[in-house]
Amino acid sequence: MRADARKNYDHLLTIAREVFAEHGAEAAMRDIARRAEVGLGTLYRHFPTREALLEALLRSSFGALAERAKSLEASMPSDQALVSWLKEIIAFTHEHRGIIAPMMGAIEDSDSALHASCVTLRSAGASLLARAQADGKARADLSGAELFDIIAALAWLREQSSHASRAERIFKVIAGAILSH
Amino acid sequence: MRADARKNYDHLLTIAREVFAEHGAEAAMRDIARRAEVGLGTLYRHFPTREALLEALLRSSFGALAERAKSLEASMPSDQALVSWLKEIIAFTHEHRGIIAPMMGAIEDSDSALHASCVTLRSAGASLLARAQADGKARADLSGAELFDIIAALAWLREQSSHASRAERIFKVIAGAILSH
DNA sequence: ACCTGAACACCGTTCAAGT
DNA sequence: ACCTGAACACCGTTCAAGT
Repeated sequence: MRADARKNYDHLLTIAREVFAEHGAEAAMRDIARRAEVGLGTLYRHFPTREALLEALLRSSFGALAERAKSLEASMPSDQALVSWLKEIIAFTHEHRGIIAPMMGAIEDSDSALHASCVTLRSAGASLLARAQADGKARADLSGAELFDIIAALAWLREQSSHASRAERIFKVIAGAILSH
Repeated sequence: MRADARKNYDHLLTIAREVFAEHGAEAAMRDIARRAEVGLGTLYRHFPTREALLEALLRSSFGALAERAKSLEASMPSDQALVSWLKEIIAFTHEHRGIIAPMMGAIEDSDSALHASCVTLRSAGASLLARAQADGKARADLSGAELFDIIAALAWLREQSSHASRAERIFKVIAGAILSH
């Protein structure tokens, strides 16, 4: 990549992070280009879709969350590890308002730039779930795909401001439904 | 209301129903006016917000769902009544793609045209829940507001096409978390 | 009293013209 | 090779001008 292009690329990522933090993942692409003081075409040249931009921005975070699953798996009872990881995923999506909808769209669309990251996360969750199931601590009749659905539903709910005061309670109720009893 | 206004009002509702059915509740207001062959200002005069239009369209359905709760309550064991009603609510929101997000926004915004309908639904659910709780068939530590959150989460999930194949399973898992065991 | 549609301030996306 | 921003086809919402 040419030096000026590299500079634009990096600067766009920095500004996009700010704008997404302020307005959520549906923020106007135009606004990002404007605030980066770059032509709109430059933004689209580097990131042909909104999802490509989100992916470039969050790739390392998705990787870290997957690694985190392994580390929790190694340092905690399987049920605690699963629940802790679920908490961290929900906290992450909450910090990145608007990210769960494109993720849910990407999980079964291999053309999406977010596809690989979503599959990685689903696998990380499935692995934690499988270990808890092997220990008899999570209900046996749940798949990784179903766990991902539940995560997505909780993540979306967490984005709704009218739900804020009940977030912890609902998390406990739903997490309880995943564990065996 | 003047006769020509009445005619426009009714015609707009008919067309809006079609357009929302085709494109979901976020369909373009312009598109509705266009297809109704009415000026855009006429649409906004009758329905100053999208929510006012949705409310006029769905008011009777919301009322019917609330009535349905009472009728199920009278004709079934309390746990079955609760679960059946939940199923009907999810089916309804599924038929009206995009409706759950404005509903979730309206439930704590008394200025929203959808507010009253949402509160009515929440009350209907709370009543079913309370009866099941009194019978020891639903977990006692759940409020009507929490039930509404869970309904909203399930409804949103049901809108995601990647989730379609698992909808029944997830419903059972979550409904199971509401009942006692 | 009611209707119309231009006007305004936005979008996402593309692409000819420039450096 | 890369950048720019006008151009196109859209939005939601308002409001002056008409009937």
